[in-house]
Amino acid sequence: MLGTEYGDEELKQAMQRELRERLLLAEKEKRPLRVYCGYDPTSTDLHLGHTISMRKLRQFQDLGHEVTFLIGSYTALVGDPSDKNKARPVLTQEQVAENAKTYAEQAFRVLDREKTIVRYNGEWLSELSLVDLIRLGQNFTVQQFLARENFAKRLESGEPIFLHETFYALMQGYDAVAMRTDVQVGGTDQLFNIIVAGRKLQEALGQKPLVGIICGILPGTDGVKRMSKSTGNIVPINTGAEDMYGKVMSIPDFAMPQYARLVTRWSPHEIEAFEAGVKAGTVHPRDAKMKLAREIASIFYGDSEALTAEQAFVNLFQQGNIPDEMPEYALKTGQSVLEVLIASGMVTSKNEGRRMVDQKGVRLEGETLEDPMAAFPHPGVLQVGKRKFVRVK
RNA sequence: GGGCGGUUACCCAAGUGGCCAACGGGGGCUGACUGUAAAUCAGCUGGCAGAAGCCUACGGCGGUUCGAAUCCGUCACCGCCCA
Repeated sequence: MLGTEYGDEELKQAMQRELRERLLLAEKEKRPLRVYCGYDPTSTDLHLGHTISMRKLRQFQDLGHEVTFLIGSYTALVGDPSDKNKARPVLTQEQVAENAKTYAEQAFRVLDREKTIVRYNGEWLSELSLVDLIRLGQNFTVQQFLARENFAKRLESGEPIFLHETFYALMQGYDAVAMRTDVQVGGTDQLFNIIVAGRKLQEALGQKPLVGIICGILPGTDGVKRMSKSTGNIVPINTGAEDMYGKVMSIPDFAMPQYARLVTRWSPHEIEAFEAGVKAGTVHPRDAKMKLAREIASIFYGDSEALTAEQAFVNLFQQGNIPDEMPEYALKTGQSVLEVLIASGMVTSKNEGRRMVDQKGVRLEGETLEDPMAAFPHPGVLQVGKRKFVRVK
């Protein structure tokens, strides 16, 4: 129950109680609990936000329970309206299949490959007939949906709410039924889908309603908005240790506690000590964040790569040195500064290049270049802005 | 099916005939500073040329006009109300 967030103490108590009961029941029946969390392949990348529930799954896995990593191949076609104030764009089956390709592979950075069951919900959702869908729908009222905050908001602001969006909860609820789920893990945005839809459908179809484990939501690199690809504030899992380290370093100071609580492997008192140190000022916020970044990079890439990433970061940003590796560009005779900027891909248009030069953002071997039209002085390391480098030969 | 309102740059949003490449905010970028790619402050933020200027762009198409994001027609999409 550590790190969960129900937003309602009574619900939390109830879930805690039910989980205990369910564990006893399973023990009596000599079987592991069936635990799952679903991930919709709406984009190609899994990110830190996804790993919160994955770590919960991992815990169940380590305790010997049966964990299913469910890929929402069918639910992704609808798009979960839960965290949106507007409708999602509709994906084609091809897009979904493409995105789903590497999902499980990425997930194994957290989950135990040997013990994880990977399934696609198209397996059973594609089998449902219209009659089946109607029957499922009979368990819910329009009022229940309209009461949901995100729909209520849209209703009020005059944003469209498409009928198919209401199917999402039914589909997810049916997942729980199809897998005879004991425990479902998900973020607070899944409260409705899990607690209302999942439990209700299971009960209606004669199953014991599942226990919901509701995790907190991780803010993105901006520190405020929920981490999501469409907001553009994600830290992808498959990004490399260096980039992951750097991305974590770019979160605002105030978001550090949430990252510590939700994504690190630290124990409760380690987390407490971490937060206290920052708060009391005994730990420099920068050093705290570096510790955080190292820990997070290490979860996915191991200690040694995390350390290398840290060194690269210190070297590049704290000491202002140039990175060891960078793309190269072969200078052609007679090229102007501007032409080199374009040809080497440092800028996307001549106006942008001129702007960069105007703003003193273009440096060759540390020397600021002033005239975009001048002939390119000599080969060397060309830096554009803070973090774009190219070796001009 | 009918009535009314709406569609503006990456997002939100102002603009109701010339002063509009289009106020403002967010985001992004650059610089200064710093503790970092945080915070803060300043600037920039369609393209070509960089002197003027030209081109593309205010949902699509077609008109009116010397001149349209702004007016008219039509089509598409969205919302609200009525059926």
